[in-house]
Amino acid sequence: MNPPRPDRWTAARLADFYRRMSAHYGPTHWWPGDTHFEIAVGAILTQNTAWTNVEKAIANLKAARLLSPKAMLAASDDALETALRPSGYFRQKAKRVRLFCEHLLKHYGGSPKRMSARPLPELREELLALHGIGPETADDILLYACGKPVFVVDAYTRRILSRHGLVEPNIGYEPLRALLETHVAPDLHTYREYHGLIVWTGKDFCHTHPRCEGCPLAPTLRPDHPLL
DNA sequence: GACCAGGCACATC
DNA sequence: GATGTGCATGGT
Repeated sequence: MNPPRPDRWTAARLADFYRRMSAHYGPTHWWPGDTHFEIAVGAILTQNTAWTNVEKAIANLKAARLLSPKAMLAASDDALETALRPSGYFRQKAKRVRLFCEHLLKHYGGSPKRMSARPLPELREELLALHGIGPETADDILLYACGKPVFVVDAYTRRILSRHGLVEPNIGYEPLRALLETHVAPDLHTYREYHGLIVWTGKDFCHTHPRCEGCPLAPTLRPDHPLL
């Protein structure tokens, strides 16, 4: 897919969004997690699920001492599913998390750090080839667990940028990622914070039924914008 | 009680 | 290629 031609208006717009959200929230330190493995597991568990529910599941995993690749593979279906229950889709997610563990153990001795030594494009393809890991989950893992500068796109990203007129609401994942990576200079810290800020802004203000009062990005909408 | 949440795979046309 | 559906819990 051809990257879009860079334009200064889009770059300036995206830089302004970042400044505004950053001024409103300060550092998000997103993504939370004690280990790279925990972050990767969280990325799978948060698929179409509120983060508060993921936190409960991760706490369960820790309490049951299941938060390692070997422990997850050794656990019974019932033990793993019971721990994951609060995060929803728990049968699917138990399978997906296990598949990821198998891959990690087989190819990297269970070490996300060793996995991270692979070059970005190959590693991304490798993750996408795993059943249950789509583009957003792969990019969460790459950015936050592996330290690769990929811009994570999620529902909030698409919603915010389309409501602000930068893209069409139905833009695909890869075109949107290409747009962002073309107009925001690749930097690990910036990409991590930018996504964290989008998540926080999205949770607070950017629902399916929009509520823009108090949103740090509201002032960037034109005064006659339908959301205002 | 309805609606929603940071997806993904699969079936069907 | 586009569109629809199942998966499941917990908060508002």
